[in-house]
Amino acid sequence: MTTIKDIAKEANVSTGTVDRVLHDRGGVSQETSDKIKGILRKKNFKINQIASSLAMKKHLNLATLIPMYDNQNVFWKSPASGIQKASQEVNANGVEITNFFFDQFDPKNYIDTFNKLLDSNPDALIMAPIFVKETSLIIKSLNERDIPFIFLNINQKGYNNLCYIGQKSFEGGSLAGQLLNLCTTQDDELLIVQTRKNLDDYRSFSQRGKGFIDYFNKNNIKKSIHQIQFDGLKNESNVGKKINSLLKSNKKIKGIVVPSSRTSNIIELIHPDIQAIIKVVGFDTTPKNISALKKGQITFLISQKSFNQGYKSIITMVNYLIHKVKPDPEIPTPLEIVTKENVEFIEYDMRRYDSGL
Amino acid sequence: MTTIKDIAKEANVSTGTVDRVLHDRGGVSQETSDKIKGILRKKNFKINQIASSLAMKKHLNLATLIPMYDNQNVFWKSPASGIQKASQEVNANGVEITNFFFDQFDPKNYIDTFNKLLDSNPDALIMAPIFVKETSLIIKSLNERDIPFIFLNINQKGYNNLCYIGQKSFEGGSLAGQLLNLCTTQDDELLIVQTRKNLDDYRSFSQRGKGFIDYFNKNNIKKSIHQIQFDGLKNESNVGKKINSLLKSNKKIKGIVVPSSRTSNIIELIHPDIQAIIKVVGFDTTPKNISALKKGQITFLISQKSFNQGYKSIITMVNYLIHKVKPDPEIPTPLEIVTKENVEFIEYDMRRYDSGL
DNA sequence: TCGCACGATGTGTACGCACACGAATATAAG
DNA sequence: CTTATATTCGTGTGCGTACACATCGTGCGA
Repeated sequence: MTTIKDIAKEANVSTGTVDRVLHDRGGVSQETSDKIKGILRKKNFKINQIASSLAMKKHLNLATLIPMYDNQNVFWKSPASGIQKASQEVNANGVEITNFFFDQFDPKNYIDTFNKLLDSNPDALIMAPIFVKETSLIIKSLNERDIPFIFLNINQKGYNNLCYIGQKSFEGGSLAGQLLNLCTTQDDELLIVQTRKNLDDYRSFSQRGKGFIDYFNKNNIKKSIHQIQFDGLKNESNVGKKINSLLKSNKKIKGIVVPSSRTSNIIELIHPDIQAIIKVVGFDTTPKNISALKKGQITFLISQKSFNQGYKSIITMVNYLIHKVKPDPEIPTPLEIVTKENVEFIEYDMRRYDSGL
Repeated sequence: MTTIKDIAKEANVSTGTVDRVLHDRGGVSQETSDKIKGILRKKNFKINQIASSLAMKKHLNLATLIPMYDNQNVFWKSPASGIQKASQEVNANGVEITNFFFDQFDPKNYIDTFNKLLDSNPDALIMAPIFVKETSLIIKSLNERDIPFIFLNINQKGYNNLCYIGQKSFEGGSLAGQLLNLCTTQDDELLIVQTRKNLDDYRSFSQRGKGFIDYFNKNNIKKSIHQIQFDGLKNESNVGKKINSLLKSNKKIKGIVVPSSRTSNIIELIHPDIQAIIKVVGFDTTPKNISALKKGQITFLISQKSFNQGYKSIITMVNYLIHKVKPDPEIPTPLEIVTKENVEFIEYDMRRYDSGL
């Protein structure tokens, strides 16, 4: 392995000079610089990241701003775990991460939490920009302070975020379309169940619905696609009544897609007789969804690997801050298809990422 | 962040003594040891992996023994790339990796290559134990020299391999069963196409076939499942004739599974009219398979993420040798379902690696 | 012509943290 | 008091980073 010392010796300069060239820190004559660069190439020199990390010992202070999770809304637990894992790994690099959780149904709390976060003087921020107007204020604040930020799981256009890490919701919807189309027959009809009303257009719920319909359009497949929308699932018995009556009056509906992570909540309300003959595609591998999948109530789950999203967001930011690696502006996470038969093997990936050697 | 120095100061000992305690290297009195351990716990001390790696700078020499790949047999390119990637990452740890490729159809070459490998005095080995008898000889050799080894992609029981990293072939077959069952109707019949004869029972081809059939048994689904077997695909026109005549005389066959990575080779031989009405499940995301998937010739591909297998094998071994982390005896890689609609988003990491380097 | 200032360029080295080995010290045994 | 044994100390090592300092050459004023 070639070290900086080797390079320095061959170029008849000191290691300090080589270091300047490596990091473009200036103060080196063109001639010397060229000579060193040549030797670097010739010897195929690569910075030893281990030694580099040790030497830098940057004290970085990252903050995250994502929704809090509870038993009712468990989705965000998964990215939070990914963040947690990454956090442990980069800890040795002198990177500290503080999580700030907000109420995903309360814009004011979003702002308040952000202000608390600002007080901690973070060097960078990983955030889920849930509310449109409030996000605009937040970004303004960030830009004034020159704090770089990454959008996680939810994207909003028009900002100077370092990158977006998350799913392609529209494409996820198309995938759901393909799957339901494959496991139903030509004459069968389909149903989209939205669990929220007043969907902001940019939200995944909305995009998935559009992508779903688009699948049939782009492939010239004639399909009757019904839609039903609820304003949350607080009133379960009411929701159940409506769905069941719809399904009873439309016997040709043989496939349902729920473009949110609340898939199992919906399915459980459906009459068992109908459950038995209907194919269901849902999103996200929450524990309840997985349990429904295993019971056969859900046919396919499409996972966005939100654990990985959280994990990657940290790694990407650290790479940017420490190693100046500019990420792609969009880092899509895979659309992972999960069924009863492969569900046992998917979780494994959570343990995967490199052990921080 | 607490360092060894902090601990040492508080315990009134030198850092060397703390280090001994940390690594159970002995030579420390019970009393001192207890005191230090107490402080370690109290301060929640964690070894700084960065500094640790730098200090150790073990010079490890890993070897790999896997089949060579070419245009005809491209499968092993993927694990090799994973190994390559991991190789670069651990390079900074002073770990050197040498690859030894053998002819997967020639047992003698397997042994010869292994002997060459032995001459390089490796500290550990990652291998694909393709041939039964020859593997037994190889393992004997390894054990005499106390060289730890990992089985990659192919498992053989009864050896003291550190672990097995690879797919669950049987379960992969079951998954194929589920998918074909979902996208065909009750009366449709199915076909298994084996591309090799004389299958060793432990090989993935064979296990997948069994798992496929088992899916229908365990779920009490009555299905006519046909099987056809070829001795390699050298004589393509002959293979094509046989398949087409089989499909023409059995019009009820609406689904085909090819339990090997040669899926696209088979499908291309099938008459276009039949292709159009038949669902196909295949294995492995080779470039040709992916291209067939995009053209609609293949409905589902089941990937074993062989890139990750290769990658993991190295990381696992290095963790074992340097950090003494004993891996699980079986590390299954996910059964990833790939369709036309999500193929763009799979293995983001790998594509990046392939193109970026 | 001398002296000095200053920018440009380059040197030398302390530092980050854990590791491990030779040397020193303490303690016990003979 | 010597030898042996058990503990513990002190420090060089791994490699890159970055800052304080040294060196050189040029230009300018007197």
